Amino acid sequence: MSIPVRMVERLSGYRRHLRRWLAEGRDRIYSHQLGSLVGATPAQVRRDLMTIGFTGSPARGYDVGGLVGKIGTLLDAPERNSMVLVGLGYLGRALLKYLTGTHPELPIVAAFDIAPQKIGRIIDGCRCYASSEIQSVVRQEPVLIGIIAVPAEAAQEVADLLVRAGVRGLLNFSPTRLQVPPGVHVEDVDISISLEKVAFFARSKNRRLETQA
Amino acid sequence: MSIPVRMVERLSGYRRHLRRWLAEGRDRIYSHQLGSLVGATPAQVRRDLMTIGFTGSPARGYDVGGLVGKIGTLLDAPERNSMVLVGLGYLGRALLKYLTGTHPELPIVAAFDIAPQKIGRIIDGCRCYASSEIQSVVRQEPVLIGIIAVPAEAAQEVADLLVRAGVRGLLNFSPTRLQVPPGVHVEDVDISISLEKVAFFARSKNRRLETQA
DNA sequence: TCATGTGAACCGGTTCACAGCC
DNA sequence: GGCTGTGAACCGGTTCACATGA
Repeated sequence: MSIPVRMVERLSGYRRHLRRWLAEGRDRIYSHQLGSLVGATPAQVRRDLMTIGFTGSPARGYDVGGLVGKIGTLLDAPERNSMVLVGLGYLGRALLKYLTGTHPELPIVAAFDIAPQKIGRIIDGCRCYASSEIQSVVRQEPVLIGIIAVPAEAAQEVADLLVRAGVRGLLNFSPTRLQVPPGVHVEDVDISISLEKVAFFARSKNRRLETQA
Repeated sequence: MSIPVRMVERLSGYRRHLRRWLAEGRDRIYSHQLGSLVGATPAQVRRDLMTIGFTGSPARGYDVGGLVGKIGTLLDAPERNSMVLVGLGYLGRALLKYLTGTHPELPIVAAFDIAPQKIGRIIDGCRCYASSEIQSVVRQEPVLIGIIAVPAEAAQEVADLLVRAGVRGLLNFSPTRLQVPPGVHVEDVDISISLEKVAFFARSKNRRLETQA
């Protein structure tokens, strides 16, 4: 079964909120409740759960634990996967701290930078190597994903190194369209675009409200 | 005219690449060239340009300078707008450095944090205030956007403060669905979801290639 | 010949609406 | 009554395909 992109996003969102729901001690949820948690319509939620083959009961809703598990079988790797991070500027360090705290199942096993004062040190629990060592370090264990948190000028070069080292996915924080061979997935997190989006919609909503008045 | 969300993203992307194109001294571009720069089909590009009412010539393509200008009239504010940033951890400081360098037309005019050792200092050229001062500082000038780079637990509270202070858009880096009144636009940058997306598609592409072989 | 401009067809995701069931 | 499961209608964005023009 093939899952559309937007649905992967929603499933990921569902799971995060379901875990909180569980943590609050509630083990059942209705589609409209889950919908309002993540900002989706009840119909959308039901459709998604139907698509992944998870069924609930009209009387009691969906079993939260079971659903978290089901989403896990779809989104998580059967085997343990790991990541490497390239670029230990402020962004890189923010990612390192955030991801080691919240995503233990996708550990960052090595970091890379070009600044001599960082190389060889252990930063936030993660060993930092020279970027030139990407090949040799990554090949020692199966690394699924490379995170690119370097300036735009260096991004393509880093991507090439990572791909050559065998990485299968790139999470790219630089504002560059990376050139990669088929079989490697690139996910862009483009802050400039997000920024221009908020600015645009903040203003246009504004205008709409004013003209209503 | 109402512009769909995805198209705002593309327009933003077009403009970035067009500026580089200009910087390389080229002042004309064909739809297939622009398309390959941003990862869109020529038909998509032509459709977008048609939608915004920009026309080219079959012989010479589109005028790059004029197109950059046209996109600007759609995306940019007629008046100068500004932003504030809440949270000066690693992420906040990464944003501060990146955005002051690349987005001079949307300056960050103030930063906020709760750490006493940061309050009152000037960090990366930006004055840092106590979060409790959001109201008073933001009301001094028209601030369009608030950037939320605080831990999840604090995000809603910060959002409330920003909204009460009159901000019209929020760029939210915390993994929380913010509750805001209508008229305020929220743009989420959800790193966890991006991460699960790469992981998922990196693996499934992998599998597809293997089964092809 | 090659690129633009565009009506029309297409497509896939979303929403509707209702039958079935607790 | 209220919720789930789901076929069918809907909708809006994307792509096609071709007329037009340099």
